[in-house]
Amino acid sequence: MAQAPPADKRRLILDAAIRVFARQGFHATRVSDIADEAGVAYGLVYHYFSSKDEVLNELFIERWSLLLAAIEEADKTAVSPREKLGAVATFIFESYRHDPELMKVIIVEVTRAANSFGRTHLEEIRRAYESIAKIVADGQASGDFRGDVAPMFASMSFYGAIEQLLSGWIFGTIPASDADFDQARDLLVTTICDGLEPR
Amino acid sequence: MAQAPPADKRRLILDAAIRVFARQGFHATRVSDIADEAGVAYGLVYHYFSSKDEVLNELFIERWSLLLAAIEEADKTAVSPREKLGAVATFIFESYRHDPELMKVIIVEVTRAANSFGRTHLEEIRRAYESIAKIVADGQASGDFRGDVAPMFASMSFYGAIEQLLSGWIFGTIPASDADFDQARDLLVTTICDGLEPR
DNA sequence: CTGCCGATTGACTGGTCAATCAATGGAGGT
DNA sequence: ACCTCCATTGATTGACCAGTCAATCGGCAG
Repeated sequence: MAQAPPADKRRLILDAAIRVFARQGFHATRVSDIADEAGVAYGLVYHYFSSKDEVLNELFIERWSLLLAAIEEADKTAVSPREKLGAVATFIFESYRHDPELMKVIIVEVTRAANSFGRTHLEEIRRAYESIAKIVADGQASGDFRGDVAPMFASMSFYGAIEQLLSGWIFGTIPASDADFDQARDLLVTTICDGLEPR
Repeated sequence: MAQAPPADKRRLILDAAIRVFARQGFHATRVSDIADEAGVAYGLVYHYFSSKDEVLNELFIERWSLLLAAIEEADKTAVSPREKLGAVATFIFESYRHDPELMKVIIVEVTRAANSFGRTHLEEIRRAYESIAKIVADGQASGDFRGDVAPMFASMSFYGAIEQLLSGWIFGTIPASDADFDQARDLLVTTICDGLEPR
């Protein structure tokens, strides 16, 4: 018997968790909140996940691996370093535009929660910085970028700037219209790349 | 009887809290940890502060007002926008060099925990962004900076880049020697300002 | 029809802490 | 000596919640 819609409860729980985590924050949500939001019994969460932490874990890994892949892809596909960084920035901004709640959870609860939760994922997070640093280093080797900037510094500044802008949208510090997204991405890439060019 | 050292217990508790928060993170520290670290009875913490939150609150406000003052000062004192931004970056980096534990707490537990806790302080945090944005806007008016970058975007990128570098040091993602601090500050300011200049 | 097994349920337990509060101490004033 | 005031103490309480588990459900194979 093909259960047409197996009503994938696991997925249901993950999606509910995104909403609840985004709304209340990880610490403030009880496992029962997730279960309620998913319309599922309390215990079922523990059937699919070993702990509340693992739910967040899963969400992070799922998403972060996409980012890592996107950076690799940008590095392989695009030609100039400027285009590569542009592609990376675009991917991140688009991720936010496409699913703001998930991105909010990733950023607020993991990336920036380097104490509590992100501790566990420092390694994966660092891998992203390093991939971006590689793009910068290649740009320096080809003469597109000046050589006196440590690639890792440039990478972290670049990523930090992006994350700060996303945070601004997440918390309503700065307005978030479609035009703003595009403008922000263009300006960010232009400014940083211009700053990285040889004088 | 002049109690030569009034052994300001309130201060003692605050300083102890910095150490414990930095070591374990806000959520993981129990009020008794703070009391133990300060060598003081549990209840005394509640004599001076109405809650565990208020301890963190106090630390943040104390420090953030210094940052706001430093930005104002930089805006008044320095001449070129580049020097102004340089002074701001210097102040933040020096704050970290001078008291890494406090800065770790401020950044990790408040600025970046904009959900749970920082919510309360969004307004103060925003004020810092706006002051920096003003520096950028003035730089545009004087023709030092290009006019097509929204000052608030530039400000948040600038601050985000700084914060990310600090986080790198805090979590050991990037090495932290005195030379690194100075190099990072110079490169950051140079890169960002070059990127903000008219082409 | 029957038995098996994984999915699903939700009441319950155990442990953790934030916050309270009644008691104690000791400095200064009268 | 005595009193008042406030700092200080730390045991206790009350709430909260993650994680457990025994019971039930329901599809399917034999």
